[in-house]
Amino acid sequence: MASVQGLEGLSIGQLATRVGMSKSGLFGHFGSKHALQLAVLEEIVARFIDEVIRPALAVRSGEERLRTLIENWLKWDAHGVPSGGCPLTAAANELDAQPGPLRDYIANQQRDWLDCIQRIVGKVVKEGRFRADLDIEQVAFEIHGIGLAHHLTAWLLGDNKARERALTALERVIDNARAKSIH
Amino acid sequence: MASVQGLEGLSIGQLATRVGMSKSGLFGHFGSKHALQLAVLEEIVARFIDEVIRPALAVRSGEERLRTLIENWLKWDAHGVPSGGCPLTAAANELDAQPGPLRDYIANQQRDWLDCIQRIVGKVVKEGRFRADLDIEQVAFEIHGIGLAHHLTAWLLGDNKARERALTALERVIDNARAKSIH
DNA sequence: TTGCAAAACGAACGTTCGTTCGATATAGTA
DNA sequence: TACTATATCGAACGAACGTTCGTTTTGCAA
Repeated sequence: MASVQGLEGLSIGQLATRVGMSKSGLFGHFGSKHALQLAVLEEIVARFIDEVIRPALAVRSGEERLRTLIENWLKWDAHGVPSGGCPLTAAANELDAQPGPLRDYIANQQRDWLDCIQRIVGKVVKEGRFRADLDIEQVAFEIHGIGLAHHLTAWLLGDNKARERALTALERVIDNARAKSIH
Repeated sequence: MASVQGLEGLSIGQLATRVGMSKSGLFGHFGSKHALQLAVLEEIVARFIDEVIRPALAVRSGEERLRTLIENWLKWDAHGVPSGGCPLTAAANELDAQPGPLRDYIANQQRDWLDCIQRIVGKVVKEGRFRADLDIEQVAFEIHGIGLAHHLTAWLLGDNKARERALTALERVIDNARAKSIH
C-alpha cells in the first residue's frame, strides 16, 4: 500500500480492513501513525538487504559482485513488491522535503546504499580491474542514477526496455571505470 | 506546497489560508481538487519550458545546447522552486502507480522531456560531434538518470557536491558519445 | 447611477482521518 | 481453576478533508 499510495497515503483504516482487523486493534500494535510508517520502512529495508545486498555479497569477484548487486536491484524494483516499484525510492522522493525522523531514516538508508555500491566499486579497484585513480563516489552516484531512471522508466512510462537500458548503462559505466589499455 | 507535501498533500484549505482567501472562494476557481492538481502541474510545466527548455533552444551549437539544457535543469532543480526541488520529478514519483488523468499528464510530460533530450542529442550526431551509430534513446535515458540522482542527492542527502557530480557525469556521457578518434 | 455577472465569502454538509477509551475475548502461568 | 497480561474490539472523539449552497461584495458596462 505504501509503495502505491505513499507513506502518507497509507491509512490505518484501509490497512486494517485489508488485513481483516479493526482499526483500533491494528492501531494498538504501533501506537501512532508515524510509528507504523517507520515500521513499514524498517521492514522494507530488511527485505531489501535480504533480497538485493546479501546475495550479492556472496559473490567472490568484485566485478561480478557489482553486476549481481545491480541486477538484483533491478529485479527488486521490477518484482520485489507487487505493483509499486521499490518503496524506498518512492519514500525517498516523498520525504525529501519533509523534515523529521522518517526523513532522517530514509536519508541514512540512501547513504548506506550509496556506501554499499561505493565499497564494492572500491573492491574492484583493489582487484585491479578498475583503474586506481577512479573516483568511486562518482561511480556510485552514476549507478544510483541508472537505478532511479529505471524506476521511472519502468513504472511511470511502462517501458519494458527499462531493464535493458539500465544494464547497458551499467556496462558503459563499468567500461569507463576499467583500467585504460595503452594504445 | 505541492513540491514539499506532494500533489495529494496539497490541501485546498491550507492553500486558501496561504493566499489569503476563503476555502470556498479558492475552490470556485477550480471546481475540484483534481482540477487544481492538474492546474498546478500545467503551471509548473509552463515554467519548466520557459526556464529550462526555451533558453537552451536559443543556443546554436548542438553540443552546447545539450550542456545548456542540463545546466538549466540542474539550476531549476536546485533553485527553480523555493524549497522543494523539481516538482515534476516529485510528481512523477508520486503518481507512478496511481492511474488516472494526473498520471497520464505527468507521464506524457516525462516522455516529452526525454524526447527533448533525445532530439538535441540527435542534432549533435547530425553535426558530427557524436558518432553516427549512437543510440540516442539510450543517451537520453542516462542523462535523465543523472538528473534524478542530482535531485535526490541535493534534496534528500543535502549534498552540495550534487551539481558537480551531475556535471561530471554528463561530461562522461558526452565523452562516450563522441566520435571515437583513431589510435 | 443603475444593473448584472463574476468573485469571494461564511456556514454547513458528509466522510475520513488519527487517536482514545472501556469492555470483551484470548492465551499462558500459578 | 483462577489470575493476569496481551489482543482485539466497537464506539466515539475532535480535526481536517473536499464539496455545496445561498448570500454578499466587487467591478465593469449600459
